[in-house]
Amino acid sequence: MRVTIKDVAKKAGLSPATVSLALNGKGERLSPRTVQAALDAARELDYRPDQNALNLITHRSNAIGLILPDICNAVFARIAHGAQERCQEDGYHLILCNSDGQPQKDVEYCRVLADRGVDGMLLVLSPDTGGYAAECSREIRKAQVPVVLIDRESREIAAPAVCTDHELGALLVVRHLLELGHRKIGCISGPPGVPSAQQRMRGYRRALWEYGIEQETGLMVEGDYRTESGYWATERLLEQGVTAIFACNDLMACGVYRYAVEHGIQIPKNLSVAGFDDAEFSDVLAVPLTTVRQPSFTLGRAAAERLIAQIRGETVPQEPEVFPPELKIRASACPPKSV
Amino acid sequence: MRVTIKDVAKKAGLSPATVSLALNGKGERLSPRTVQAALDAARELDYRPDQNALNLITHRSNAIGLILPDICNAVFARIAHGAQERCQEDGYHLILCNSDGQPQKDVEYCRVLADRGVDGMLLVLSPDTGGYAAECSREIRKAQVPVVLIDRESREIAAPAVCTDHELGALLVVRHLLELGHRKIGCISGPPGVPSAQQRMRGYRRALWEYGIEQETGLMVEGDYRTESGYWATERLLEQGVTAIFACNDLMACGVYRYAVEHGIQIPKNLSVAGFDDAEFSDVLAVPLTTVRQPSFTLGRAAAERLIAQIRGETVPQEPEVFPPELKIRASACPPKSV
DNA sequence: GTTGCTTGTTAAATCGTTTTAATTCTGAAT
DNA sequence: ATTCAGAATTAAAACGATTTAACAAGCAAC
Repeated sequence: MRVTIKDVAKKAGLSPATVSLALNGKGERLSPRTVQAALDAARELDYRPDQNALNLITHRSNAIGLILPDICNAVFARIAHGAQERCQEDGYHLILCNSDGQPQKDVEYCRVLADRGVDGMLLVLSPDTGGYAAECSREIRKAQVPVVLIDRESREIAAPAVCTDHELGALLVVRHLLELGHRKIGCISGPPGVPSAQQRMRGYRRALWEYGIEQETGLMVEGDYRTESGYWATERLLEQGVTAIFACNDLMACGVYRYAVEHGIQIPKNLSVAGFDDAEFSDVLAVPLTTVRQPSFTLGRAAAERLIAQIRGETVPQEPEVFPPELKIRASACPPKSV
Repeated sequence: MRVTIKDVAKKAGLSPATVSLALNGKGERLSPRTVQAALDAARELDYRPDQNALNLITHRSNAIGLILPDICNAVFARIAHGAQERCQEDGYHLILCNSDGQPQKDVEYCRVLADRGVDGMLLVLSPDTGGYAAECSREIRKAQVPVVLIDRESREIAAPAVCTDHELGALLVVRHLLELGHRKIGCISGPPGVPSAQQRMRGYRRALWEYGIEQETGLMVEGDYRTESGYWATERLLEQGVTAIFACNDLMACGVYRYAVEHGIQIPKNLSVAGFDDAEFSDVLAVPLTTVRQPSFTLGRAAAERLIAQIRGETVPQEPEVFPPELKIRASACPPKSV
């Protein structure tokens, strides 16, 4: 059987109340002898308070929920890792929920976590929230549970957010290509509906604008964040005579690589390539990929940080906290041949 | 304020006890009118029972703990995903703990989770458990919490396990190379202390033995599961005149790729390569990697399955459940030139 | 008009803590 | 010998549910 505070009390010849006081450091009015007796008995029986009973009184669970679209995706895994580390520092536990990118599951998990009485929620919304964001918001408001949004703002959900500056990331990497001397730089975009993809495109365009280069629509090919789309986009971009390609994620950059290998095009000698994400594999490729590293781990930590502050009752700024990504210069981009 | 069962009772003009009975379908002795009134009131107030109070009575938390070395590693992420999916089906929540590969954290988390009153634990032990496995065992035994070990057995910890058949995986992939006609096959091993690495080596040797090929120690080079070691091992293996290389994980296979690119060796024309793990990047490489896919997702699901059975009080077989990995034939291996 | 049997409802105990207010005890002052 | 003030300890209420055993109320039977 479980050791309860009564067992400790009996062993120490005290009442449960006294033991509780002694064990929680509120024994300033107890005699030192008594405190010691309680401590000894507790240690001897290896007493640990029942968390459920404790939660019932304090109305806290010491648990934080994390909802994300796909734990197997490295970006989200890093966020989870960062959040977990920060939570642990304050004794919170992370309850992990995989929404599989289905927004209705976001809602479901919001409810389930609220029921469970989590002290707060970390929310990485599914790519197309559709009308479901409003429903999430309802659940959250009803449960009055603090929330921090990660990597995406939302008009519907009134909560602080921590975000990656995707535009800046794209800006940095395209600038890098420009500095190397490239002038005809192709871009493979992400799926049109996804906010992060749009921001990255904006960064690409802004970089060109900074250098006074006219934007040709032929140099912007739509992709879908998957390798295959990178492969075919490459064909079209090479027809336009590009000397460098910026793929809006690393997976599509792999498609570029594959096209290059199959067609005897050497990277970076004949074609410079840059990606976005710094996926697990990016610096492990035969030609390590120049890319942009999302500050995912930091994002996770920062989100947890803000959440914990909220739980403590501190007021946190409502404007999103934006983190800069980091340019990772590796071997896949060099000056164009003509330079 | 939170809506309690008292509020519902008051609204329905009933006692809390009656409402409880009605809401939990134990109202066979209640009049239909009463049950309906309770249901209506609960719905109107959107009443949800407090989980903490409920846990206190039932002595269950509906939570399952998952301890793993690194959530950012795809193999573990897939395990987590599988476990999470299975747990969700039975209404359990997964509490995620990252041990960072430090065995003392395994112990710490065992204790913390036990304190928290999880209904069961899923345990992917750190690579070198050292003496800490015994300590984990103590915590587990004291808390009397059901446990399932994942991907590793342990003499110290008496618990059912689910494992990957690493030996079979290596056997399959090396057989594949042999069937293609290779006879001089190099092998880059994992770190000597790690059980999975040893098993993979055993599979390699067994495949050669099946084909009556003598094992040359020069063809077995020690690696450490990292890309760099794959790179240097390749140099030594090529000196031995191998036509194919089996790297004990995909990361080291990437090292082989890099060496090949830098030295103008074409894969698979001049050198066949096979890996192990089916990492996220493996089929995205310019030359998609022939490798072995660990049944990680299945492992996670199966582990959760067994754990839930244990929690239900069913007796589960104590011998480990072993899952076969799957050979993924892709483009990095073909018949040797001489054939 | 008791007794006994259903049927429907609820008071009260329980789970393991914390916390507040009450209680007991000690010794000093009147 | 009372009274009183502080010091040390504890009884009891509370948290929000479930569950068991007890309680009314209605009705039939003797």
